[in-house]
Amino acid sequence: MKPAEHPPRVRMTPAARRVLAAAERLFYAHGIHAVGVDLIAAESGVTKKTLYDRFGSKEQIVVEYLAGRDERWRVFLGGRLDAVPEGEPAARVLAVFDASRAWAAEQGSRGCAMINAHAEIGDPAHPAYPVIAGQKAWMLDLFTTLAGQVEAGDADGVEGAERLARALMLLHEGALVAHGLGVFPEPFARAREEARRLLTGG
Amino acid sequence: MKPAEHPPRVRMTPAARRVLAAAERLFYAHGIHAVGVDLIAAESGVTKKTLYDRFGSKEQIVVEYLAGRDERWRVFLGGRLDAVPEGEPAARVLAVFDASRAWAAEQGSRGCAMINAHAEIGDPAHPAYPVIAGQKAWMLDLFTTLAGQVEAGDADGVEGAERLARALMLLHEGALVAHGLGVFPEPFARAREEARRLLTGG
DNA sequence: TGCCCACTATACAGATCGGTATACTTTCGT
DNA sequence: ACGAAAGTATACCGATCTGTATAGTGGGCA
Repeated sequence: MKPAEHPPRVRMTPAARRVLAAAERLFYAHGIHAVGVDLIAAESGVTKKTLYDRFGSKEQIVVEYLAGRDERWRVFLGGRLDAVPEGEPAARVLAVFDASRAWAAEQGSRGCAMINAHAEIGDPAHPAYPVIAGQKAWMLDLFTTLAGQVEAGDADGVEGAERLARALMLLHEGALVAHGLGVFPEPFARAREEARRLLTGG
Repeated sequence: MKPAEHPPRVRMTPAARRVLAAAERLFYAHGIHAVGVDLIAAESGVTKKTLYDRFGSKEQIVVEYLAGRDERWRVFLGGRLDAVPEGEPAARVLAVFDASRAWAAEQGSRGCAMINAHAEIGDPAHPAYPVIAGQKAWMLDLFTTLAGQVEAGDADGVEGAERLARALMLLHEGALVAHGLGVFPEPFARAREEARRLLTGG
C-alpha cells in the first residue's frame, strides 16, 4: 500500500504549478476534451511556449492532473484512516465512506474525476489510463485488506473477505456516481449505513 | 412508469436513421466530444448538408442518441421484468441486475452511456441533461416501487422501502462503473448477490 | 407537367484545436 | 561579468471544429 509515486516527468517550476492548478480546475469543471491548451495558458497567466516547455503535450498535463488528484486523495484518505485505531477495522471501513463524503463536499458536485476521465478517454492505450485504473485497483486493495482484518478468524475466511470487499467497492462507486448525478441526497451517508449493515450482519 | 416518450423533434428519414446509427456507435465507442460531425457524416454515408437538414445541430444528435438509448434500455428491461410474475417483487429486483448484465454483455465494456455522457457534458443547462437525469430517476423510481412491494406489510413501512431502494440503486450504479472500469470480474453477478442478501435478510 | 422532398456534391466560413518558431527579458548562481 | 534557466510576447502552422452556402439529382405524387 505504497503512496503511488511516479517519476518526476515534469519540472515543477512556479509557472508549471500555475498551469497545473488551472488545468485541474478547468478539467474537473468542464471535462478534458472541452478545455483547450490556449484556455489553460490564459487562465494560468502563462504563455503557451512556457506551457509546452514544461509539459511537452496536453496529454502530459492530463496525466499530471489525474496523478496529482490521485495522490491528494490517497493522502487525504490516509489521514482519515490514521485517525482510527488499527484494532478497529470495521470503523476504518466506515471512515472511508466518511472521507469520501468530506472529499466530495469540498470538491463540488461533479463527481469522481477518475470516472469522468475514463468516460472521456476510453482508450486503454492512453498514458492516463494506468492512473485511473490504478486508483480503482488501490481502492479495491484497501477494501480487501480491511475486509480481511474484519473477517479474521471467521469461518468463511478469504472468500468471505473478498466478497465483502467487492460489496463495499460497489457501494462506494455507486455513491460516487449517485453524488455526481444527484440521484438522491446524501449518497455517502446511505452507502455508509449499508456498509455498516454488511459489517455487523456478516 | 410510462415509456418516456418525447416529441419527434427530428423527421426520421432513412438518411437520418443512418446518421443516428453511426452517431450511436461512434459516441459510445469514443465519447461525444471526440467525434465530429464530419466523421458521423462520412461513416453514415450522408452529406453534412443532409445531416444538418435533419438534426439542425450536433447537440440535437447527442440528445437523440441518449434518448434512443434510454428508450431501448427501458424496453429491454421491461421485457425482462414482464417475464417474472408480478407477485414476486424480490425476483423482479434480481431480474433488473440480470438484465443489466445481459445488456452490458451485448453492449461492450464501455460502461453506462448516461454516466459517460454526464461526465463529458457537466453543464445542467445542456439539452441532453434531462435525458440523463431522467433515466437515473426512472431507475430509482423502479427500485422504489419494487422495494415497496417487497416490504409491503412490514413494520418499518415506507421508510424501509426507500432505504432498500436506494441501497439497490447504489449497488446497481456501482456495478455499472465497476463493469466499465473493469475493477473486478462479473460485477453484476456480485451486485445481484448482495441485492439478494438485502432482500432476504431485511 | 410541375412541384415538393430527400438527398448528393462541393466549397467555404470563422473559430479553435494541439503544437512550434523567433526574439527578447528577467533572475540567479558562480 | 557571464551563462543557464525560466519566463514573456507574438506570430504562425496545418488540421479540425461546428455550421452554412450554392447548385444539382432523382423519385413520388397531384
